[in-house]
Amino acid sequence: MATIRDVAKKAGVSIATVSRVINNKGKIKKETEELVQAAIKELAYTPNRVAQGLSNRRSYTVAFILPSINNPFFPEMARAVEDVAQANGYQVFLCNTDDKREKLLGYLDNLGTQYVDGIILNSHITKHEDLERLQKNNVSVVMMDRVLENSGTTSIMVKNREGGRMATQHLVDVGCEYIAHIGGIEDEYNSTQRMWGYRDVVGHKSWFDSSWIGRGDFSVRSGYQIAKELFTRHPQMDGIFAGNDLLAIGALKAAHEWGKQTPNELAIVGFDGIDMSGLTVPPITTIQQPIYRIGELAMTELLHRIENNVKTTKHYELDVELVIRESSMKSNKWSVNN
Amino acid sequence: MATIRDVAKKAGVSIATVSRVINNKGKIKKETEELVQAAIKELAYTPNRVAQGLSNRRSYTVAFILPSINNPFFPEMARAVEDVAQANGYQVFLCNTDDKREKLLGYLDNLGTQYVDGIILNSHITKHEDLERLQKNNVSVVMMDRVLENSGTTSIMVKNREGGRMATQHLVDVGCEYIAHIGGIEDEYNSTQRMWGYRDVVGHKSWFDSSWIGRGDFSVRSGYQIAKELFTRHPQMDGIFAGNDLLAIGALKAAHEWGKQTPNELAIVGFDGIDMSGLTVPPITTIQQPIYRIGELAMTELLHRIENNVKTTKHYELDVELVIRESSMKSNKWSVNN
DNA sequence: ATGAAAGCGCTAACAC
DNA sequence: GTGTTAGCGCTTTCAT
Repeated sequence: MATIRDVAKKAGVSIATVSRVINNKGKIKKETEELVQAAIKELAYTPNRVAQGLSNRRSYTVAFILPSINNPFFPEMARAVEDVAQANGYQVFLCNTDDKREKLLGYLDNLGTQYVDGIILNSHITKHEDLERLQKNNVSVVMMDRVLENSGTTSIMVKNREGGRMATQHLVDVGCEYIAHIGGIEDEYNSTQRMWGYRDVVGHKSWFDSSWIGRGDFSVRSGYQIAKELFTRHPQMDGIFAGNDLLAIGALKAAHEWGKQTPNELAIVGFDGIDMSGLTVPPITTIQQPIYRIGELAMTELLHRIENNVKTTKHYELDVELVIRESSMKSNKWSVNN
Repeated sequence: MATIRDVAKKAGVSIATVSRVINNKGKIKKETEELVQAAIKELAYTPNRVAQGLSNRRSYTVAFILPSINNPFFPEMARAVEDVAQANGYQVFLCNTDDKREKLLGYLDNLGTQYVDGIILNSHITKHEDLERLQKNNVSVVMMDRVLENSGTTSIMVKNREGGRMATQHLVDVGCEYIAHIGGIEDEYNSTQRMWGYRDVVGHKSWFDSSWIGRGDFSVRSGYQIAKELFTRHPQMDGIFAGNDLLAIGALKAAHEWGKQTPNELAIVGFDGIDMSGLTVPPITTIQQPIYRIGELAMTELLHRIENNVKTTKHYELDVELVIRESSMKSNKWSVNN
């Protein structure tokens, strides 16, 4: 591999000059520039990123830390993050934590000493101390799972509670009487907010008590299992608001096996709006998050923070939207088009 | 951030000594070692990866290049790759190419100058010249999409053609007469092999001609669309072998809309065995690839090549397995257990 | 406008 | 056993 020295020698200039033309810095005579460019081309020279990193203390690399790679929601978002990153000359490390603190710390440790320029953090197990550590290492952070005050980070969220309300209200509107909720992990903010949205709508009903709420781990399997438990516990149940689409898909499957017809006997609404939600049989009504937009915004904000050394924090709360599909179209025949 | 110099000063030793204890190299007196360890702990010192990389010409980082992050098949495999990597102190760059050569080249360029130690390459658009370039940069490669002779790389594949045969034969066995095929991208090896497996079984039938074969891009949407075309073209069709599970899911949806009952009027078989294949309504019969095993093997092989500087090449061809589910259980009532 | 040289944080001879 | 020192490939003062 050619080095900057080889280029300098071939062009008959100093390495400083080569560095200047590479980085477009300082003034250089047009002729020398051409000389250098020719040498670069001839040697197929590419600057060594590692050496640049060591010198610059930055790497043009950011990390996207996500809790699960098996929920399509994150890959869909990652695509947006990557698009923006790539358009700006950055690379993205995808780091999957599986919601395990040890994995998270492993990444954070490495990232900190790798001159990663920034991190998009989607991990509810992050602690204040972790953020402080990152700050010391001068890595910018954008959070996606919640707002951490005084963390010096920007955050991007959606209106989870409102979404939960919309979903549940929709079930009421289509005629459901007994509506259960399948939620995500206990101590996770988004998940909890969605549950509160649900409670906002049905919490005061006479039939309601906490046994109408099940909690899983945002997976299809989990949705399937909890739905089955709910069937047993509440045979009169005729609607389910699931905390995400995977849970909803699981519930759909459980209903099918249980012999409950969706939507007429059991209407189902999910949350997220992953591609798959519109592709199941029947397609699932869901609260659509602006998935691409979130990723795009996060990366844009991160770049902004990195390149302008911004320290002030912003907190976005994006809108969600009810997308009505077959899984909640009770006693009607609709044509599906999706 | 503390550097090796700070540690040396605090411990009252030279930086060489510190380096030795960090890397467990050479002999050191027990007491000095303890001194150094204490200093390290006190300063919360972590070696700077970039500097190590520059010095060692390696980074303990590997890249997993994949053609699509939206097909769960790859995330499922990535999980295995990560597991093995992490267990061995390596990090994994996930690089999504979307099957676009420009993206691939972008990654390859950077990776080459970043002292990435190895690459797991799943990208049928790779050319010989790309591999040669990597070899020059001394990065080990394991390929997953095909065998490239004289590339100096190891490859891991599954028995695609046999799988295609198994799937199609199964459809014949359950009583299908007119079986169509929805394949993946035209010039992709795996995809083409699966198609040949299909042709091995039905190619000689009197009704068969190439109009029974549709080709898409391995997505649900594509499966949906092609299935619809096939319905129009061949109303008598009673079985579909889809080149992957996403295509099968799309076909399932199309069948539902078209009013064809699965499996009795139209049996469907997929390929891959992603989680989702068992979670649809009805669950989909598929040719199960050893997904985790593939990722695990690829990473293990890669590490082997990296750490022992192996140049010899191996070519694995792993077995696949027919997993029978509801989507092909014609005129029977089965209990579903997934 | 260009070059010499120091330094980024670490490893690995080579000396003692 | 431990320290000194020369790189790894680049950027960036500071001279000229």
